[in-house]
Amino acid sequence: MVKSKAPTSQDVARLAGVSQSTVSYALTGARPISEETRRRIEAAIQELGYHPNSGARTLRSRRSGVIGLMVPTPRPLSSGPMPFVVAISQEARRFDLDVLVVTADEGAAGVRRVVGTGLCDALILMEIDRDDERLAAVAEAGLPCVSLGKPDAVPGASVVDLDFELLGRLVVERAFAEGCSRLLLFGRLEEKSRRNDSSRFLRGVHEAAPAGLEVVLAPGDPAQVAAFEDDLSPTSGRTALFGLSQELEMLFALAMTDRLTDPGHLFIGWSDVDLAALGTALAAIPRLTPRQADVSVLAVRELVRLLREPDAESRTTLLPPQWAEADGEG
Amino acid sequence: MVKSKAPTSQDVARLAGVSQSTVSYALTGARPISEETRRRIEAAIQELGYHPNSGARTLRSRRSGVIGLMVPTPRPLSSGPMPFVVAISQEARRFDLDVLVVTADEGAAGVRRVVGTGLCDALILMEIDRDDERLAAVAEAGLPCVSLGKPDAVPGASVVDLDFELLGRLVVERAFAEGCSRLLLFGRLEEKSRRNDSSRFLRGVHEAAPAGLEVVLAPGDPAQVAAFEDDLSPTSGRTALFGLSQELEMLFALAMTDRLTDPGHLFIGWSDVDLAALGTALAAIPRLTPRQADVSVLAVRELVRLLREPDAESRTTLLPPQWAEADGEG
DNA sequence: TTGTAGGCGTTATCAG
DNA sequence: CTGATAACGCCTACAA
Repeated sequence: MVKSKAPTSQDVARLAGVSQSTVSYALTGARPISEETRRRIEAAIQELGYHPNSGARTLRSRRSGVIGLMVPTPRPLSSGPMPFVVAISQEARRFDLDVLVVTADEGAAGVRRVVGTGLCDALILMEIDRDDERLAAVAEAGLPCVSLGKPDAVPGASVVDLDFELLGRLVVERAFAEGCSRLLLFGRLEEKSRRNDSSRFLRGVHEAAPAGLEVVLAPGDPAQVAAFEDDLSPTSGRTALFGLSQELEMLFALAMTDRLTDPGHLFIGWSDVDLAALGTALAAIPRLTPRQADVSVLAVRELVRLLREPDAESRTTLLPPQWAEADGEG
Repeated sequence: MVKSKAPTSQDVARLAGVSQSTVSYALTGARPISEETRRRIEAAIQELGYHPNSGARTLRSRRSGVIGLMVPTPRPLSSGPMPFVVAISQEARRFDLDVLVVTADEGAAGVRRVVGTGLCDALILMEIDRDDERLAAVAEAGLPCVSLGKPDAVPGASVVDLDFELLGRLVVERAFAEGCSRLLLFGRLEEKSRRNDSSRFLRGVHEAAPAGLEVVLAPGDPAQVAAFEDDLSPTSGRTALFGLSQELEMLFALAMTDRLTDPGHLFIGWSDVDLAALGTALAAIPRLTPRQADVSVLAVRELVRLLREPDAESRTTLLPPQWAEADGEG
C-alpha cells in the first residue's frame, strides 16, 4: 500500500467547489457559512479523510492545543500518578486539547523548553514542592499553569489540591465518634518533607483533636508499625489507624493484618479504590477518598479558564476528601 | 512583566551577523559551519534564549518529533502503566523526542487523529489486545509503531513484550528445583482474555512442567485463594505459589499472609520492586521481574530505528524475565 | 455569504 | 563555507 500524502484544506476546497479560506472558516466557525456550503465541505472532508495539519495551525494561530503535564519521576511502588494522567488526558480531550508528558527530572529547563518551542500552551505540574523552581520558570514565561499540590508561598500558578487540613479533621472526628481514645498515624509523615501534604494534614489533626484523643505518630516502616503499637502504653478505648500513603497502604495493612478485624481497632482506609470489592481482609472498613479523578478534572477546567480568559487571576481550589459511599465509585 | 514575543531564528541571525538560513544549518547540522560562525550563533542563541519554533519546524519538515503513547484506561488498582510512561518519556528525550499521551478509549479513531493531524510521527501502543483494531489503523497509515504486548496475528507493527512462555518455564523450573510437588497459580489467568499474556504464560508452564509437579489454577479472587488451597488434596512436597498480576500481588499476599513464611510454601514474587526493601512479610522471597523499564527503553529504541530507516522491517522482541539479584534495581 | 492574499518561522534547494 | 528564496498548510484581515 502506497503512503499517499495527507490531504490539505486546499484539496477539500477543490472537491467542495469553494475557496480554501471558506474551508478554514467552516472548520473554525470564525464566520457564518451557508448550510449548503457547509454540507458540501463536510462531505468532502469525510471523503478525503481530512485532518487539519497541526503544525500549520500552530504556526499560524500561535496556539498548539497541547498542554504539558509534568509527571513525577516515580519512587518505588508509586502507583499514584497514573489515574491523574488518564483523567487529565480524558478531560483535556473534551476541550480539544492534547497532553504532552514531561518528566519532573527535566525541571525548570523542561518548562522553558516546552513553552519556548511553543510545544505547549499551558502546563500542569504534579507533586509540586514547597518551594519549587518550576514555578519561577512558569511565572517568568507568563504561562497558564495549574499545580497539583500546594507550594508554601502564594504562587503565580493556580493551585488545585486536596484539603489536607480537612482530611486531618475528618480522621480525628471519625475516630472520636467511634469511641477511640488513641489515633495511630503511619506512613510518610515527615514534617520536613519536600512537600507539605503531611504537615498540612498534621495541622488539621492537631487542631481538631479533642483532649480525650491521644495522637501518636508511628515510624515509617511497615514492618515496624505493629511492633510499635504493641510497645505503647495500653489504652482504655479503641485505637484508630490511618496512614497518609496510598502507595504503601496495602503494605501497612499487610504488616498489621491481624489488627484489621480486631474490634479494638478502627482501620480507616485512604484510597479511591474499594479494596473490599476485590475481596480482602480490608473489606468493610470506612474509607476516605483522595478523589484523584475529581482533582484532575478540576485542574483541566481551571487551565481552560486561564487559557480562555486572557488575564484571569490565579485561584486556589482545595477539594474536600470524601467518605466512600456504599455504592462507591470503585 | 511584559510577555515579549519569542525570538526567532531571524533575531538570532541578526545578532550573530549571519543569514537566517545559516542559523538553521547550524541548528540542524545539515551542513558544515565554520567554528567561528558557529560560536557567534551559539552566543546569540544563549543571549536571546532562543528556542526553535516547533510548529514551523513541524510544518516545514513534516516531522513533529513527537511520539504518541496510547495508555490503557486503568482498571482499579492498576499501578502498572506509570513506570512505562516515565521510562518511555525519559528514553524518548535522549533522542530529542517528546511523548504525547492518548488514552486507549480513543481507539482506532485516536490513532487516525494523531497521525492525520501530524501531531505524532510514530506510536507506541500499550496493552495490545489479541486482535486489536488499532493495529489496522496503524498499518493503514503506514505509521512507525511499536506495540507493547503481542497480538495473535503477525502485526505490521513491531512488538516488544515480555517472554511470557519463558516466564512460565522459569516458574516451573524453580518450583521443581526447590522440591515442590505442586504449583498453585493465581491472578488473572483466564485463557479467553482479551489479551494473551496468560495463555502464553500457561503454555510455558505446561510445556515445562515435569510429571512430578501438579499444576493448579486458583479462582481469581484474592479472598478465595487461601481457602481454595486448603480444600486441595494434601500433597507430599512443598507448594509453590505464583500470581501473574502485579497490581494484585499484594492483595493476594495479604490474603495468604500466613503462608508467606510457612516452610511448606514457596512464594515467588512478580514485581520490579523489592518489597523486602520496604519492610514487610514478603521479605526474602525469590522474585521474577517484569522489567518494565527495560521493555520501555527497547520500545523507544525500536521506534527510533523505524523512524530512521525508511522501510525497516518490523521486529518482534521478547524480553526474558529475570530473577531479581540481591543488589536488585529496587 | 464568499473569495483573495499575506505571512506565521522553519527547512532545504538553489546559487555563489 | 555562506546567502537568498521558495515552499510547508493554515488563519484572518481586507475586498467583493
